[in-house]
Amino acid sequence: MIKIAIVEDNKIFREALIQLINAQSNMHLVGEFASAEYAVKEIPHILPDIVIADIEMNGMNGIEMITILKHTIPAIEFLVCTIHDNTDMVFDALRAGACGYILKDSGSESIIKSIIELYNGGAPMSPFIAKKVISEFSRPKQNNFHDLLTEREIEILQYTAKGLLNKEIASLLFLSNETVKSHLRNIYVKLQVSNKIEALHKVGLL
Amino acid sequence: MIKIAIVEDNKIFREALIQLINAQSNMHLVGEFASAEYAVKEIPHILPDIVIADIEMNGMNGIEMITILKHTIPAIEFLVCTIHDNTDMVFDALRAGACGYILKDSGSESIIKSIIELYNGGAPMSPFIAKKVISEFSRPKQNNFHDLLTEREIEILQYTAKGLLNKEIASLLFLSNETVKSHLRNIYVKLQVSNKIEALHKVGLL
DNA sequence: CTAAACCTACCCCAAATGGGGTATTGTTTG
DNA sequence: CAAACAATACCCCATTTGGGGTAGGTTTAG
Repeated sequence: MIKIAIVEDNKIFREALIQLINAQSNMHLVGEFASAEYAVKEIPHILPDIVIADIEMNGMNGIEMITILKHTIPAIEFLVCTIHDNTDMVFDALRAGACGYILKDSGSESIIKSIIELYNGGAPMSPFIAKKVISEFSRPKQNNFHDLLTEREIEILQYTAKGLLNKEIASLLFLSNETVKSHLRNIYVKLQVSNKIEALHKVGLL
Repeated sequence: MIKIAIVEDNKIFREALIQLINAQSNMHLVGEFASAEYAVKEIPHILPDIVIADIEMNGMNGIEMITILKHTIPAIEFLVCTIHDNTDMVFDALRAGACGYILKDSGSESIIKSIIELYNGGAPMSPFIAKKVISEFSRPKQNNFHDLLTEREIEILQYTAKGLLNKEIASLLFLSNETVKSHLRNIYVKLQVSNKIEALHKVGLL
């Protein structure tokens, strides 16, 4: 039995969600709130497994609410359900601690599936949202430093980024630490910097 | 009609995938490769819509292959299909340009669904992978270091993260560079590290 | 009021890093 | 083939950093 709470200021959508949840044999609605303020006060007492949350609400918005509640009771999982697919909003919600993010135009079936996936430790997202999230990883890829630095130099920079000392890198790669130093000096010249941290900045490893 | 290529060195799994694809009325298998090297050579000529790729292969691995092919033909979408759920591997694949990442223990139905989702601009992921990806966003927020480090220490770490030398930080903050050093030493003790880069790692500034 | 924490700043010394060379060995390429 | 580049490795020396102490002044909490 999955204990669910709903925070949604739009009455029509809230009622629809309530009906949907009540129709499920393996779910139990333990709370429904029309404002984030009210939810923040009450949810710590009713301890739902999952909170379905809108973001755009009068007064406190859903992001702030999730931030507060996630901090108070980390075990609660949040499924954001909103009409907004704005990039900033998506990432703000995820940073706040939401693990699922679906759009309101998803069908009932898809909402139920998302709840179950979230309950089972997954991270349900509408395809469009998922794509946004994934793209965030490949985005800062187009660093041109692959043309500028040699393979070996990149390799050494990567170990440097992990916090290894020159001599540690040297023994990892079976080199003299003087060699590692030489590579680093060449890197500095190419990137026009003068220490490790600056170099890591330039290549986006920092 | 979705044009699909398969890169998979395990013969049994490759054959199974081929059968699965061939059974779909809306998909067309345009290539199957047992090594990444071969795939890198041929795929630019056959131009599939989607490449289903293994990662762990003899010789060139899937990450390198995706990096090369994505660079050559950005329009091709990659669906990584592997037994590995290792965190580094997941993020390496996403950075390389993969948009889907599913585990081999997903059912046939789920693989077909993933292909279609990918073709429609989504980013299909196994629930466990999706959770990893999402967690990456909420991770580097309020770590505990605000409780551990003082305001001044955080301030100095932030300047350190920008690549400034101790003495540069010192003159910025109108301090002796010995004072900056003292703060850094205290930081190192608290974070249990022994140099700047490691410290930046611990607090998520790297 | 006292203790604790924080910020400041100095001492000494060792280790690590940065900056300047040079040199040998391959490999690639015009 | 010669030139250019890459990777390796050594030299010297200055600067920076890390690790150990100590210590005075201020603010905060018990």
